[in-house]
Amino acid sequence: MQQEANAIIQTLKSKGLRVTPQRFAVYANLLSRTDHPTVEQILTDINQDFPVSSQATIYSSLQALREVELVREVLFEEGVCRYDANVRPHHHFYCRQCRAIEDVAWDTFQHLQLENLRPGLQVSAYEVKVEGLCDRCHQQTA
Amino acid sequence: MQQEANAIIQTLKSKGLRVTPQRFAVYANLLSRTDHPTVEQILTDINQDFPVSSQATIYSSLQALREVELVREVLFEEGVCRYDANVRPHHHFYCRQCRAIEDVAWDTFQHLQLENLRPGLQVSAYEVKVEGLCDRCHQQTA
DNA sequence: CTTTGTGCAAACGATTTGCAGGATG
DNA sequence: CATCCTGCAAATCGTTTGCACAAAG
Repeated sequence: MQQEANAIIQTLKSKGLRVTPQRFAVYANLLSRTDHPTVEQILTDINQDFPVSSQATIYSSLQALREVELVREVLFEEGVCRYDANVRPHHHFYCRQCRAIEDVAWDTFQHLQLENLRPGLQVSAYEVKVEGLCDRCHQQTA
Repeated sequence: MQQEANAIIQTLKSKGLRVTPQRFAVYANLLSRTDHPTVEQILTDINQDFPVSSQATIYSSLQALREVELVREVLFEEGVCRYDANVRPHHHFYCRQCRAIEDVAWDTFQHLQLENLRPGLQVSAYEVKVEGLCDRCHQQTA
């Protein structure tokens, strides 16, 4: 635990970010979960025991974390932005029922033939977005 | 032209939608372009010569069109939703500079191995999202 | 101490909604 | 002529911003 906390602090510092309790809490929270929470979910979670941060500060912390590429946003449904502290390349699966978003390992799919794209397009990033029902929701439906 | 108009009217009717000038205009507009416009862009475009529809009606037309699966929404940037009348499976390319979204043919990539996903996930749809610079923007930067 | 972050509340912008009048089938 | 759509304006909701105070390095 203490180890992890130090590691997080070092990561933030190494990116040139000032370490504040709010930023620490936001980043630690994102690292500890895999469900790609919304701002509101992060807010509720880190303030559960005692107040740590306000909503506006979470937005600003997330913006800072995104600028140094420790955090990414993920879009699946209109209107809400969700966040991910896994910044290595990977794909996503979205459950239409429970709205969970889970990571899909990069090597799940074989190499995509980007060279088949029309000439002239310069690719910076790509990912496969998969939608459907997760095991839990699928069983309930059946 | 008249042919196309009739075809559009038939399509709307066949989906059980009432044909109104507003719905017709929205759907015809989406069919005529490949740039995946926002609501505001559709509004401006169809009202260019004389007023055809209000903003609220465009939202409601789009919702009706989505419910019968004649139109899809496409998300690339947070905050705005964009629309696509191409409902056959395909992928997308997003230019980070000019924000154009263009369709990428389904057979650009070889069959994706969905069976490599973790067991239990039931897939309804998937697509590859590619981001980068389009040819025009790439040349300007270089 | 200088710089940057925080928190509140107000501002914003995209989307939704309620409702009265109007058009569609 | 019953049903559903349109348009307006107000409401909503996620996100952003301005600013005074506080904390970090």
